[in-house]
Amino acid sequence: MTEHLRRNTRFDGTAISVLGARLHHLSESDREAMRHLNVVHRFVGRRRALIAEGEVIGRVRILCKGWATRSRRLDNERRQILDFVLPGDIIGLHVDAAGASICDVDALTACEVGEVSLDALERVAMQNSGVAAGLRHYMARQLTQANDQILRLGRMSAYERLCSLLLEVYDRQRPLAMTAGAVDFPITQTTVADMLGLSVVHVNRQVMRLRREGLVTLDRRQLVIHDPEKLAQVACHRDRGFSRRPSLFMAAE
Amino acid sequence: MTEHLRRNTRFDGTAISVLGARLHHLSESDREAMRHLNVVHRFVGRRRALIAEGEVIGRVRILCKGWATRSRRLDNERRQILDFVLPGDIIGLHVDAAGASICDVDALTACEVGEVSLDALERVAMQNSGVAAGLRHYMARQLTQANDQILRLGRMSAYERLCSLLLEVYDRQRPLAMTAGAVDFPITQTTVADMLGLSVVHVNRQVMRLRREGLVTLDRRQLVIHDPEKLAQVACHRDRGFSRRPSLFMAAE
DNA sequence: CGGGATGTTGACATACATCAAATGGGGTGG
DNA sequence: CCACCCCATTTGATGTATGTCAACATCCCG
Repeated sequence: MTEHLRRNTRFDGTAISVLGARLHHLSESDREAMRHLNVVHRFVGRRRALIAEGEVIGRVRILCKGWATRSRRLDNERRQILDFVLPGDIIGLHVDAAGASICDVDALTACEVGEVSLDALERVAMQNSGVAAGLRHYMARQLTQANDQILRLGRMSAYERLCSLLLEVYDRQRPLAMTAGAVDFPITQTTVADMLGLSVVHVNRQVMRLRREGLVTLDRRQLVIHDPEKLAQVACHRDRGFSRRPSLFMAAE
Repeated sequence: MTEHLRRNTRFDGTAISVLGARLHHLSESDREAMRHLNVVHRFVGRRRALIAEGEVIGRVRILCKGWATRSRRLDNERRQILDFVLPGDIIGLHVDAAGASICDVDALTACEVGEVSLDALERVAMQNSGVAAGLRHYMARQLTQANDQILRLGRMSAYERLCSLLLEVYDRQRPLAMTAGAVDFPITQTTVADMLGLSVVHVNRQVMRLRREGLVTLDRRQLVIHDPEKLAQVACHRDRGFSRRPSLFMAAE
C-alpha cells in the first residue's frame, strides 16, 4: 500500500502524503504516525457529489487529485460557491454540532479522494502535537480564505472580485506549479459566477476586459497571469503570502 | 440542554467560565484544567482597538463582556465587517502562518477581555481531549458563521441579508437571553451596512420596511423579533440550530 | 445647551441582472 | 469522419436593485 522507497513522498499521490505536503512543520515522527492511518481511496466522476449537505460525516476525505467546490443553495435558482477544494485539502471539516455537513461538495473534475476515519485522525492529532498544530493552522487558513471571500463579495466591484479570485487560484497553486506562470483552471465562467455572486454574463464582460488589458490568459483549462503585481494592486491584495513582510515591527504591545 | 449549563460557573464573568460555557461537552476535569490557566483581565473602551491587523498574537483574548467586530479594510473608504464578537468568543484565532492577525478587532461597546497565553491554552488542549474537541467545534462553528456571511453577501437581496443577520444575532443570544424575545443589539445602522456590504441609506430603507411590516422592533440597544419563523423563511434559514432535524435519515453512504 | 454622531427621506446615478440571440467547441453516436 | 447537440462563451438592449448626494431630524454625550 505505501511505497517506502520514495524518499520524497510528496508526489506519490496517496492521501496521506498529499495531506502531509499541505500541513507544515510536521516532524518525521508526525509523518510516521500519519502513515499508519487507514486510508480508503475512492474515485468520483466530474459533476458527482462528494458530500451532500446534511450528510453525517464519519470519515473525512482528503482530495488527492482533481478539483471540487463547496457550495450552498438558497433555493433552486440561487447557489453560492463557498470555496474551491484543491488537492491536499480536507473535505468534511465543515460540519455542525451533530457532525452533519453544512454544505455540498461537488467534483469539478474527476477526483480521487482518500477517506480517513475522523476519530482516528483526531487520535493521531492528540498524540502528535505537530499534527495537531498542522490541523489548527489548516483550519486557520480556511478561515482566512473564507474572510477573503467575504471581502470580495461584500466590498469589491465585479472587476476587483475577479482579479482577487484569479490571484487566489494562482497563489494557491504556486507552491506546486511546475510550468512557469501557468496554473490549472478547470473552471467554467458559470462556476466563477456562482463563486463571485455575479451573473455569468457579467463575469464574461470582466473576463473580456482582463483579456483586452493583456493582464491574463485563461480558458477552461489553464490560467496565466501576466502581471500579478498589477492584479494584486487592483484587488487590494497587500499581502500575497510569499513576499511576507517581517511583521516584527508591529509587535503585540 | 440550556438548563444544566446554567448550574455551573457560567455567570461569574471570568474569562474561563465564560469560555467554558461556550465550549460544549467539557468534562469536570476539562474545566478544572482550564481553571488553572493564567488569565489577565483587561478593559477596553468603546471604539478602541482590541487587536490591529498585522499584530502578532501571543495571547488570545476571551471576550467576557461587551461586543466587538472583526473587520478588514480594502482602502480608507471601504471596510467590511467579517463578524460580530460576542461574550464567550475567542479573539486572536484568525492569524496567518506567522501568527499575525489578519483582521482588526474593535470594541463596539466597552469590553472586558481575559488574556490567555496561546501556548498554554494549546497545552491544556493537548492534555484534555474534551478541551481540544471543544476548540475544534468552536472553530468549525466559526467556519459555519463565515459561510453564512458568504451566502448573505453573495446571493441575497438587501432585505434578505438584513433578515438573515438579525436572525443570527438573535439566535446567537437565545441560549443566554433572559428577557423574553428581546436581545442585545448595540449596533448602529452604519455598522450593519459595513457588515452587509450595503450603504447606510439602503440599510435604513430595509430597516424601515421591516418595521412597517411589524416583523421587528429595534434601536441601538435592543432587538425584538416578533415573527422569527417569517424572518427565517425570508432569509432561507432552513436550519436555525434549535429544532434540529434528526438527520439520521441521511446517513453517510 | 451645544455639537457631532446617527437616523430618515427624496432625487438621481450606476453597476449589475435579465433577456435574447448568435457563435463556438467538445463529446457522442452514427 | 461527419453530423449533431449540448454546453459554454460572447455581445447587445433593456430593466432594476442599490449607491451617491443632499437636506433635515433626532439622539446622545459631554
